[in-house]
Amino acid sequence: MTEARIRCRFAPAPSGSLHVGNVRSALFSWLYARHHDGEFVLRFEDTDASRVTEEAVAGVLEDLRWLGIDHDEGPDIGGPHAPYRQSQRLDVYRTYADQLLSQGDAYRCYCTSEELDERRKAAAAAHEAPGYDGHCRVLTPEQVEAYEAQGRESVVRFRMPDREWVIEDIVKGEVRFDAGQLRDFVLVRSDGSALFLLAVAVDDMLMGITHVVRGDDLLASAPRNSAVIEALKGTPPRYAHVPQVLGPDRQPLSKRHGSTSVESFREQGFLPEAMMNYLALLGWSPGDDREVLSREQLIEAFDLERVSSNPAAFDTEKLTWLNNRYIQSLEDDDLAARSLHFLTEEGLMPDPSALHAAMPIVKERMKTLTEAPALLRFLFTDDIEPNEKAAALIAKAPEGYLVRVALELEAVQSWTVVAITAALDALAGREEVSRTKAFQPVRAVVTGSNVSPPLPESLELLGKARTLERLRRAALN
RNA sequence: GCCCCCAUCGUCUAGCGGCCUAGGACGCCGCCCUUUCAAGGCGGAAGCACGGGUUCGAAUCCCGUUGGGGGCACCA
Repeated sequence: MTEARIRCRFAPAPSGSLHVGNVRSALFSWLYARHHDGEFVLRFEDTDASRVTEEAVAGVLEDLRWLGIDHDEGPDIGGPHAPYRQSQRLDVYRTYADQLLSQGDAYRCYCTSEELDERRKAAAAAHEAPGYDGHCRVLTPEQVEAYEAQGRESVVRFRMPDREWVIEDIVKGEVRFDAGQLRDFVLVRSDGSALFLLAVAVDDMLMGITHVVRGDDLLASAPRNSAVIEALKGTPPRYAHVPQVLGPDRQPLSKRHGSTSVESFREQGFLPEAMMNYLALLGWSPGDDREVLSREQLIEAFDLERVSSNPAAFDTEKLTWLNNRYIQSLEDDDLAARSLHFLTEEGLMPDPSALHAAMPIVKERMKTLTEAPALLRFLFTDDIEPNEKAAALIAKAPEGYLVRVALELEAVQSWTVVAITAALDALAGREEVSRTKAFQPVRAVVTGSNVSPPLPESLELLGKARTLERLRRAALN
């Protein structure tokens, strides 16, 4: 007995950088495919060609690439079921629409949108189930002729079998739709172009998709998708409808919540590893107490059965925590390479080896890569202007203290953390002040801030000459 | 209005009838470490929406209520 290979897909409408809710659906779909050693297909649902731009298409591709969600077939790499853009498959849909029409599973509907609107309102007023009322379901040849003679345009409408539909959803369980609840819907616009409901069904069938993982806002279209595929003599896929991702206000994530696109998280200095790990944990858990899981571990542990059926709120705090964990675990050269972009953005031009050397003292305090400039600025520019708190610390320092620090440090022979610490401590002892009091003014002068990486380590990296230069210049003021 | 989905600490979750005086994580609070900030260690506060059943026994099963959310397009 040969179980067919699992094939999952992600089929976004390319309308900009993906938002985290969409990406999570993609991630679950991808994880499921990878876990089962199946295939993952990327397809663009761009039948609404009006608003689709090439930039949006490129953006989606880039988001997925960045996250490490790779596909086996797709618009950019082709595959046995190409093309993978619905806008390029219009003739395919037309063929199947014709088949449905000739089989009697679809019919031409001549109702105008005004007429539909009116009847919908009437139905609502009468407390009846909404949806198409079946007006054109059984038109006599004479009626059809009359409509055609009037020059009315027509759409192709699917004849939804009037029976109960049951979806065995992997995350929602058994979902029933009573007979009469699902009405006839439009497959082809009056201009001849296919609609989502036709395109999805045809594509999922033709592309051999076995499992559809998507947002639960599409739950009600599952029986419609299945009905079309059945009418076409295909086998409907299994469905897994994952709940929406909510914002902090527990409303479904939307533009209203500001920057929720993958691109914006990337710009905010989040690592793709952290992003993937966090998203996977949103609505799913491995069942044990693990929280930090690598891509491989996620693939190994993932199971759609364990996806929660209740909506989850996006929590940037936890993402940030995870991000720091991943930053801490990066190799120095890797962290340096990833930080570089954010440093140059701030006009800093770090020397590669100096940057590499600085990683150990910043990695455990860097929550996001965007914090790299603030943490490392003092190393890569000599244009240091003390901030307000630093200025206050300098002002509070004992008379002539900075000069004495400079003298003390000038005497240090080997410029190492140990020697620097010893010198600073010796001075503190003579001045009879705590380390805090002794270190803070120096920190303020050298880094321009009251907060910085450990002082001796910072001074070692800065070098003796630059350290003394800063102390002396400050002492003059 | 009609249909569907959902309901465990503030948040993400474990729990699939007895192991639960409900476990973990983020966040929060306290202590320790400590040159600042972090990181790290230790400890703490914090939850089964409500009401009925079923059962010897319910966070777990059933029904209802309430509260959220979604769908009902010639959008996807």
